[in-house]
Amino acid sequence: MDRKNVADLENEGPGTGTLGKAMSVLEAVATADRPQRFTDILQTVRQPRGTLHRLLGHLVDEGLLVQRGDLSYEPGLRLLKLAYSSWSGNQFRDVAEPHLLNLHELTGETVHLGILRETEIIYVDKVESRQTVRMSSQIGKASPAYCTGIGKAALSSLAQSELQRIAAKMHFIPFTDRTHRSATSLLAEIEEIRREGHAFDREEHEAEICCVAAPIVVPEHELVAGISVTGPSYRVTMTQLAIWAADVRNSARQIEEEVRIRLGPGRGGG
Amino acid sequence: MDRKNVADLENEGPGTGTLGKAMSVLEAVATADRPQRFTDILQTVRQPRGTLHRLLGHLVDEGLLVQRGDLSYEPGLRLLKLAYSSWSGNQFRDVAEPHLLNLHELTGETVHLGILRETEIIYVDKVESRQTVRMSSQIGKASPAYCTGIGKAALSSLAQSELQRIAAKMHFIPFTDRTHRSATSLLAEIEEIRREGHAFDREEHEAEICCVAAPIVVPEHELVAGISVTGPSYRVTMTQLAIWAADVRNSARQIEEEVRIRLGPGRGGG
DNA sequence: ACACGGTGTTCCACATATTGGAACAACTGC
DNA sequence: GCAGTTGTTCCAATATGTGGAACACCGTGT
Repeated sequence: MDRKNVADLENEGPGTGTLGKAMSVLEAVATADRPQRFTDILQTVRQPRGTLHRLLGHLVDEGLLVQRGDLSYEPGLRLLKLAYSSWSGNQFRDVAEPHLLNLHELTGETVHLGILRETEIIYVDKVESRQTVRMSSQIGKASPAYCTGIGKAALSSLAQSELQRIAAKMHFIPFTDRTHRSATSLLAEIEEIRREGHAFDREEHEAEICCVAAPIVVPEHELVAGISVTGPSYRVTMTQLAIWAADVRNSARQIEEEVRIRLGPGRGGG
Repeated sequence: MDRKNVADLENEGPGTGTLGKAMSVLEAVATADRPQRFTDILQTVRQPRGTLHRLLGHLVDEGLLVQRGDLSYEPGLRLLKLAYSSWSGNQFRDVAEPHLLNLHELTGETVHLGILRETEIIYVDKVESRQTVRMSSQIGKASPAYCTGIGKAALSSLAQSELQRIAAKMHFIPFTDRTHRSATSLLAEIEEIRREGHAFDREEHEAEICCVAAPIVVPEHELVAGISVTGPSYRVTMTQLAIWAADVRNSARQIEEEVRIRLGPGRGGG
């Protein structure tokens, strides 16, 4: 068990030998919102010039980066293709999907599926509200756990020690005036969420947006996730959310069960 | 110019030193439709046991793979997160987006944006048909160029020599009875597409599904892409598609122009 | 109990890919 | 032309990865 804990180095770690350096370069380019030139990357990733240069060459060879005419680097398409493969082959997502659709049919609002990864929630699937314009596949998007319904729901299902370890690592950013500002207030709400079995997001991450979420736990897969119904507060009242809460919990429980059956304890098969 | 051509090794190449091996392992796991055990991977990727074992360790350390309780490996969430970063920061997609929405408003059908990468089209954005049920973000999905509207449109904008080079690499799989079965028949149609300025998919990739597409070319970025309007043939007739063709060409031209303006020849900025 | 075929894991002498400082080139503005 | 960028190349030192072989483990069948 000398495997480094990924999340410990989450934000720019030295990395695992050659591969680690390559990944941190890749991340630097992918995270940037504009094509990066050699010098830009040099400043982000602290590596000797020669080293970085060769590394970039390799990344281009692999199709992970593309070098444009003006010598700047952009993420290549291989990354997208690779992510699609892993996404579409994800069994958990596959099992959960019909339940998301169900919930969407029932509520008419947007339904999210997200997985907890240390302090953040990563969205892995989404069914849009009927009224939505933008397709905005925010699949792969990461949001803080402390201010999202799925995040808080997922956190509530952790053992207290684990919860505290993770809470200690959070940086509380006040997105709105209802966002939790400290671990103390978050932990207090978690207590309540544990009793109720579901969590609300009362415009804590984004103004005018609220949701109700329930945790999904599959110990056999060390998986802590959540499912939620989200809507604009002018249309979706807290009363309405409270009514939907039971349905959300229900879907979550069904997903848990089906995951256990289909990816059962024995062989993992689909 | 001793940079290897990515596509030449597209299907399982030895790869660029260490990084190449790591990527081929990652791809093996991501492509598989079920969790892969050590031995499974060993057979896919031809590497010595010791080497592979260490490599898997590194990939897990980096969060690119996750090892489950039964020792099998799955793609990790970092890949998805990374892909989202690169996708949402993609300037070409960003510029094209409103035009996709326009086209969707106009037609009511599904609109796709795809980029040509050697013999295949990789979808980078999508606006769904109003009637669609499934969210199915097929972003990142790769389809053969020879049997898709976007693919053929994109191919038609290549120089003849380049077109022939790529056509020679294709493997013609007869998805339906209307699918091109040889480079000869494909190239013949390409001639026609060049004259018209748009391409049709007449149920060539999937039965009951057809589309009309136009090429998008941005030489400054070495980018060959396409945009399309797709629908089920019972609802979207060829006559209808022919009418929409002008709109699709129009959108394509607007995107080309806007890309040139916004990502202009000088500095690449957003 | 024992041998067996199959897993995944560890070890270590060897080879090589990576390292990173420094020199080089190309372009830019003064 | 000179100073200040930028990106690129070179190469001896060495850290890193290599891969064959031995190891430990776990069920199975005899």
